[in-house]
Amino acid sequence: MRGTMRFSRMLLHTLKESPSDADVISQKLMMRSGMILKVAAGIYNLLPLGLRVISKVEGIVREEMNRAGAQEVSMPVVMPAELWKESGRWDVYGKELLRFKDRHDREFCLGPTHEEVITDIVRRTVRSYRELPLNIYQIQTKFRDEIRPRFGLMRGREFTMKDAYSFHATDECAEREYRNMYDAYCRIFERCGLKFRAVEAETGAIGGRFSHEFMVLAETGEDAIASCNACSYAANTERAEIRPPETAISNEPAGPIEAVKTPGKKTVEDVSALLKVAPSRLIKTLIYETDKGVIVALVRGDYELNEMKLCRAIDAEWVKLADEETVRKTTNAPSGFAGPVGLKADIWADHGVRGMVNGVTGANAADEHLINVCEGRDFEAQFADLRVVVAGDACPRCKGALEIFRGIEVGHIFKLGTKYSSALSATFLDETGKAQPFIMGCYGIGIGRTAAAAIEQNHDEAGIIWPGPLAPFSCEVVPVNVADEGTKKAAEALYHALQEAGCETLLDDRDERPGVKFKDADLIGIPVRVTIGERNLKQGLVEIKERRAKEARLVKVEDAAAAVMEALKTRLPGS
RNA sequence: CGGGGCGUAGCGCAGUCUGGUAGCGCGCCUGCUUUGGGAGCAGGAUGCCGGAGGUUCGAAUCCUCUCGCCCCGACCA
Repeated sequence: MRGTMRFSRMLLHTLKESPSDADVISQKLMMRSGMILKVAAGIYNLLPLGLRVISKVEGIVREEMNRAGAQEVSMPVVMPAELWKESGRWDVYGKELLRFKDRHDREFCLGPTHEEVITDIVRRTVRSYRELPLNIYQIQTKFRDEIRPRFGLMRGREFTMKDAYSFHATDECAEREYRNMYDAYCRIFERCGLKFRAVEAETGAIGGRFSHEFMVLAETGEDAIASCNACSYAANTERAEIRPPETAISNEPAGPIEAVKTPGKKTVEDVSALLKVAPSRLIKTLIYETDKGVIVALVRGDYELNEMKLCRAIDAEWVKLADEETVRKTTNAPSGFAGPVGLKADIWADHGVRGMVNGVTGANAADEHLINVCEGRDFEAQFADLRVVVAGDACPRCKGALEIFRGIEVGHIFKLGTKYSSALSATFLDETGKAQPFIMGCYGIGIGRTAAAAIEQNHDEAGIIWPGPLAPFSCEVVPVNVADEGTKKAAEALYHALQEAGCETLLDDRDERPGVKFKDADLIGIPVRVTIGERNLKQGLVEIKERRAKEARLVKVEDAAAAVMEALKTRLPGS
């Protein structure tokens, strides 16, 4: 990468207004600052300024991966269907996997991830436990035909990802590498200047048993995370556990169970309003179809069921809300009037339902509900943590309470086990000469998403405020008026001095009015700006302003380069 | 895939209801003036009005079909 650049020569066009299709701040600012240019839905050109930032992120990732002992390779974007059929994912991956045929009518796909290919590499090269462990990574383009791409680089269809895969002879070794990657990821995101949390997460389509997501905290994040206010527990809300409440002994006298007419009132709000009962007194009854048969799930009216928790609780492969027909068959009533009383089915209930007295449920008859329903007396259920976490819920690990934050998932680490090595018959010979499948781990980082997340976390009304290590340039030199010979000379001299000092510098040598240059400088967000104007120059001074700071300061022209380097070193390390 | 919306100059938009010379702001080009927070004046260029059919003397405008894009939902490392 060339260290310095003249604005007048750079392919860099800023916009005063945001393109109408941008809807999060990072996307708006990336488009306005001329970093990216859209080609199609979820597909972008990276223009010079944008590429410089992406290269910075890649550089940090590469350094830390290498330091952690991983080796870089490059795998193809296009891959044959055979590998995916071998792993079984050709049939399960769905439409996100973009498939096509070549001229010989052979099936191919664009790689959305590379477990198959890397496993193929290793099974064809590694023979012995002596060659393990191994951690192989690449920084490469992925394609996932997302249903709805959005938010610019945050959720594109084509995107750059660092994906690493490790191979081990033993579980302990895989565990160590997981830890090693966890630490490397922390270093990477720290170096990027991001505020983040590592949280426990679901494993999704990649498979495997447990995983951590690295979340950059930001209001616009697509994920919600629960984080304990007292201990270090943090988890994606898809997974976050809730400490079961102490069973409250209600001293409310239990009333006689009774049916009431509730014509057409199917939702919690409707029933609650009609009967003048708080939603928390209602028992929501959900009928699920699962690979273990029909399951009835109960959750308090003011809570939401978490399907993944239900899945885990009943040890099912999948669960799916039952259709109208199944509901009728199970409850003898149209949907909206289901209740646990008298139901002949496998009933699971969230802890919040335990000990409920005088609750309200459907009567398993059209247009009817039951009041004064008591858990234990009128129905029985197996209890589990089944609901979606909400702010204030009890931490599963300590006495603290959970807070909910929004976050952007920038990294994800998985323990894969032998899922892919077994499927692809990738084995090594152990000490006893016996063939064993590799134990694998998998570790991803969204490169473009990390850059976008940095903007979400670092901007103001005027534009981007790059963390030093990600900034496309470290310093911008702004001559106020290039028509003035003295100004121009001083700017050129400083530009060359900074170049000599190894500082990546952008010289705004355009014949534009100062206001235009200042607005662009703020928008682009380079950490340090040196303004050179006739007025100050007469006193032998130039102005240094840090993008993040409100105030500028004056230094002697001859000290300017040194002052810039000093600012970068002391206050903006890594720039 | 379901619901909603939008395609008019590089960008942001008006014009469409009620058919009749294609507009505005920003940007771009030329010249002069100006030079510390998106300058002023004067001149100028730029449109398959997303595409294809149709109705009509005449279509950006009405009808049909199509493609693309955006939002909400379902889905998803």
